[in-house]
Amino acid sequence: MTMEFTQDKPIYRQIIDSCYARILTGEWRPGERVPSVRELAVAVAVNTHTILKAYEYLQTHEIIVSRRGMGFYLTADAVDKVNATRREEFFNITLPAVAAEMKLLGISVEEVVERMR
Amino acid sequence: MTMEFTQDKPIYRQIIDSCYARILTGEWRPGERVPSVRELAVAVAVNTHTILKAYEYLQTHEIIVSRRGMGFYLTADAVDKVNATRREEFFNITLPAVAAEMKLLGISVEEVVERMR
Amino acid sequence: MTMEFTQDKPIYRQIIDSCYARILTGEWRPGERVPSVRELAVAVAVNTHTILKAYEYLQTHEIIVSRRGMGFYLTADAVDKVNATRREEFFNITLPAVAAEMKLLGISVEEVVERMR
Amino acid sequence: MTMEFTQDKPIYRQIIDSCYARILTGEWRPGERVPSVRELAVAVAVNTHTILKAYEYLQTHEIIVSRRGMGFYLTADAVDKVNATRREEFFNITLPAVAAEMKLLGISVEEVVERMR
DNA sequence: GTGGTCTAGACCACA
DNA sequence: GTGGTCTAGACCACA
Repeated sequence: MTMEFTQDKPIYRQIIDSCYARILTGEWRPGERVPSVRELAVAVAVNTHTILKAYEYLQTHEIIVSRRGMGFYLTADAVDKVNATRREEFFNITLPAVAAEMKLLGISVEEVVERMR
Repeated sequence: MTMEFTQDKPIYRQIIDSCYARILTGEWRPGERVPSVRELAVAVAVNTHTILKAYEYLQTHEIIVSRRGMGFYLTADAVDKVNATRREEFFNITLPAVAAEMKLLGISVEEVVERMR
Repeated sequence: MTMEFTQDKPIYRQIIDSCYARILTGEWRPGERVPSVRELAVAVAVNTHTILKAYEYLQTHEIIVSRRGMGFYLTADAVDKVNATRREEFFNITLPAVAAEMKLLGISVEEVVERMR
Repeated sequence: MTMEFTQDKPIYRQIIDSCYARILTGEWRPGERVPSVRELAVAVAVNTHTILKAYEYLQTHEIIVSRRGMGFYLTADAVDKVNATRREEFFNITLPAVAAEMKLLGISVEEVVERMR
């Protein structure tokens, strides 16, 4: 599971995103245990600091909870939370930015729809 | 021409983007002189180094050229260069990322098209 | 590693050249970490910005890459890149200029060859 | 006679070089009048300041002399002077630099000689 | 610790 | 006036 990291986003953000993806695809399921910080650090070949930072973020957003001495677990409504957050971001931030770029470059909605299929 | 800067991108990057916008809208025309480093620095209220950094970026991308003691000038094919670069980025990077996000969140093309109008 | 700087070229250019030399002589090897901006700045007694400017140049020419929080690393094909670039410059720019100068001054190839030994 | 100027050398230096070339090729002959500052400025499409700077350089190096109200004239030994200066520069500065570059890049004298024919 | 951004200010050659 | 280089110093996120 070694990951490729892009230069433009911090690694810990990319790890958060990959956690989101695992949750949304059902690879990680609500209530279940997620890999420990060390396990994940070894798996993606990254410093444990970096994983910890990602997990702390997920914890404050109530996607995961830590159980003393046992590890981190997905919350019951993790999927809904992630879904809601990302949908909101998608419609409020991503989409308007894409629309603005399309306008500036003179790209029509039709052209985009065609390319997306 | 006072500019508002956001926190999420470095100022010099935002200046590059605003130069792109000026070129694409035709406010700056090929072959013509662009504001001097100092002029622009005063206009948008940032340090001259920050403007210079943006201009250096545009210069290595052959959007502008410096003429010693005279200032920076748009290259003849500045518009084409900017357009080509951004279209490429849009179709090769932005759009695939958006498509992946839509798939993950179960958002349909129809829903997006509707929202964009 | 204290460096002597000449007046006729900017310091950051001379640093780029010395990096090239280190790469070509094998002192710096592909994939390995190069001195941090601060280390090198102290070593050659110039401001960190000046080193950074040199490193940024090398980065845009894909000789080195930055790894966030870890430092700069030589790319795998750094040696080839440097060699190719400089050979090209030598044969396409330097040599024709020298030949033109020799012609203008009436200096023969034989004379030059003799002097070079 | 519009000239192409390169970015890496100041224009006034390039003008000096082109004067040298005219002298060495015999286009300008010892004792004869050279174009006035204005004439040359118009001819090569450059500010008169820039031509004046070049002429001042040539004057202090005794390549040309000004005759009050009449213009600038090549000195009697202009050709010898230019020749001597440039030969010296060639053998003491250019050639050693070329030799060093060749050594670094592993280019043999034979290869260079072959390419020069 | 690392790179990266930004400021304030000086000084230079060039046009 | 113009771009360009360099310094000193601060502050940031990231690893």
